[in-house]
Amino acid sequence: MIKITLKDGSIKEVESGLTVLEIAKAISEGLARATTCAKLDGKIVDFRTTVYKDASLELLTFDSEDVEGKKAYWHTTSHIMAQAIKRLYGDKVKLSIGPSIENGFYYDFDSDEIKFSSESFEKIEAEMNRIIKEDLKIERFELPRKEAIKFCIDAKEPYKVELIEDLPEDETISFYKQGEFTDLCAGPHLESTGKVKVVKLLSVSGAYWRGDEHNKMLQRIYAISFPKKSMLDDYLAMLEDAKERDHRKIGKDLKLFMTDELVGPGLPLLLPDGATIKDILERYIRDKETALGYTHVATPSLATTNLYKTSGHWDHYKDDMFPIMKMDKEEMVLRPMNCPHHMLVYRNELHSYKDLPIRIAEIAHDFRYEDSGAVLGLERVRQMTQNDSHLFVRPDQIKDEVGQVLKLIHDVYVEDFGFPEDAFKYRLSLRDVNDKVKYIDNDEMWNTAEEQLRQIMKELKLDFYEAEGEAAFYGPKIDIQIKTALNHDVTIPTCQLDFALPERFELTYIGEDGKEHRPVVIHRAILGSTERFMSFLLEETKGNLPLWLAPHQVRVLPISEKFEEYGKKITEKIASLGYRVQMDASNEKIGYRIRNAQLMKIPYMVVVGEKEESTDTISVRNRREGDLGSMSLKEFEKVLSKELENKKIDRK
RNA sequence: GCUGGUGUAGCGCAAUGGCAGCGCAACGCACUUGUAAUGCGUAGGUUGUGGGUUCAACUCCCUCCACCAGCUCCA
Repeated sequence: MIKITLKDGSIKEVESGLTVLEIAKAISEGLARATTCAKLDGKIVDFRTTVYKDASLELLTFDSEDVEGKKAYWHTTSHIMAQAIKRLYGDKVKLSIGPSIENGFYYDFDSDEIKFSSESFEKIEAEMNRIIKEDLKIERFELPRKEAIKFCIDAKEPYKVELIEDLPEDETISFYKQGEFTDLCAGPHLESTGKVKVVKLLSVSGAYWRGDEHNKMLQRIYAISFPKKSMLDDYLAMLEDAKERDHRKIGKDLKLFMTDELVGPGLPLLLPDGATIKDILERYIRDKETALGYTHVATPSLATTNLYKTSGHWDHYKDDMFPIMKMDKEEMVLRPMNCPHHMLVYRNELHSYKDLPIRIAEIAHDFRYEDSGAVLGLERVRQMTQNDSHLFVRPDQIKDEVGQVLKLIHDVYVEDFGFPEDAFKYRLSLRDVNDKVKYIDNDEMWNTAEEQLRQIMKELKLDFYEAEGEAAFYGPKIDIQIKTALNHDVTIPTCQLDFALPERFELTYIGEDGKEHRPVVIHRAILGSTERFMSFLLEETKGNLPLWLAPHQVRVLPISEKFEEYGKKITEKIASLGYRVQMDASNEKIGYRIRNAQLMKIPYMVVVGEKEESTDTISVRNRREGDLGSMSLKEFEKVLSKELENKKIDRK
């Protein structure tokens, strides 16, 4: 007999030599039925693992908390999908990989003959449901390397052969078999196909084999499954909500921005209301920076190619830049970033160690020739506005300055805007040690810089993860990653350490010893690009911008023509207080005009009619709370000014 | 850039080879309105672009463009 410690701390005695599944059944038949996979001594294992000695056991279920449990569930469903496709199309379709992802799973198929589309979904789903109904037992077996390769060759699955060949020599090679279908797989998997209840294929798209654009493009089918129909309905409702949050839809509905073929892709035109928001945001961050000792410069959006040859950007970046404008003697380019310009501003005069840190900032326009398939609304554009800054610091100031940048990011995002802290992830973006082409070849510099950033994050007790191959070519970064409504991971704020550009521009300061020293540069952006920040803001708020940012803050609605004069008087008074206010005296019923104001997400509506005019009051309606009743203009002013102070967003 | 899909009035959509339509918005008229849609009427189109097939093309084929999903990239 051996002792099994369960999650709740209780200990069960079971026979030695039972599988995890048998132990689960011995503990509770009901729990065993709900279980999707298990953690044995903290390690995810397959059900079929035999236990010979005392161990801790955690049975995972399909539950929002149990990520691993979901993974096993979805991974099994991906095998069911592959099996269904094999049944329907046989050897015409080759299998590659089919992992679980954050929401559901995908499977990549290769076929020159069969082209999947949403029209094939019904047929595939029907076959999957048949497999589920058959409740095929899922069995695991292992093969030595050579036999495993032979097995896949016999099965006419070339991608599987390649996968095995790339596995480390000592890796256990396991297969999972359900009915006539067998797939190379590390597991874990459910007990049988019948454990899966509801499946839904979501979309089909292309994906390069092994994520490499030089490889063949395979067909990827995304799908999801659940133990209950209602859970699928909830998930689909969530997808609908995400569509409602899409900043492109909000931007169109609220008339914030437009695009036109004649201007070009990735070049949105901000309409008056969108421009108002952008303007307020930029003023906000600029004032914040000024208060922290930043000085703002205004530098050109153009430069000669020599500037980028000097900075080193040319070799690393020229493919992402708009092509050269060639004149008689000059070669000009639109700038993709502001660093080189700011280096020159620093170099313009001699600096003492006492002057540092020097913080040069700019709300600058940058131009990047993004791939046509990558541009997206305001999220990925070809001309962007960066709230950029370069801090020129002494080596002994790095820690303090990076710390201050991180604090500023926290102040802006959490304290001011009130984004939930879990909306971001801190990413320490490191170089790819083996890639000496993309990253400046100077291991000592990299190791120092990377370690410094790592230490700062640890000291500030920030929860962060490290990502290799995400650094800038000149140095490591701390990126703040956010997930958009459409589930994209994007960087907004960033803080980068750079020992390379000061070298290339031969920047110096005079130290205490009277000699020349090399400053270090910290690149940082807080709102990132204003455009991307706006897209994030719109998706987080569903367009219900807080009062300070709302392009229209108040709309005055006279009940009828008779009260237009009074409405005009009220509008003028509110405008004189500095609020963005308009009157809608159009020839429509009050309900209709309120509806319009609601749809435009205007924070406050002021309704005036006979009652208000005779008592010199106004009737106030809030877009969230509805009718607030009547009050004097003075009282309304208090309501507005109080709300104006609060910059926090409302995510509902 | 790659794979697949989509493109019809300002917006959202219908019409699968045979007269290009609906709702909202716009405009006009009437109503003069009390907290999310008043009624009636009018106008609006080279069906993304260029070509082809056909007696006939929104519809079928090809080119290019844009957009959408994903991949690759990326602030």
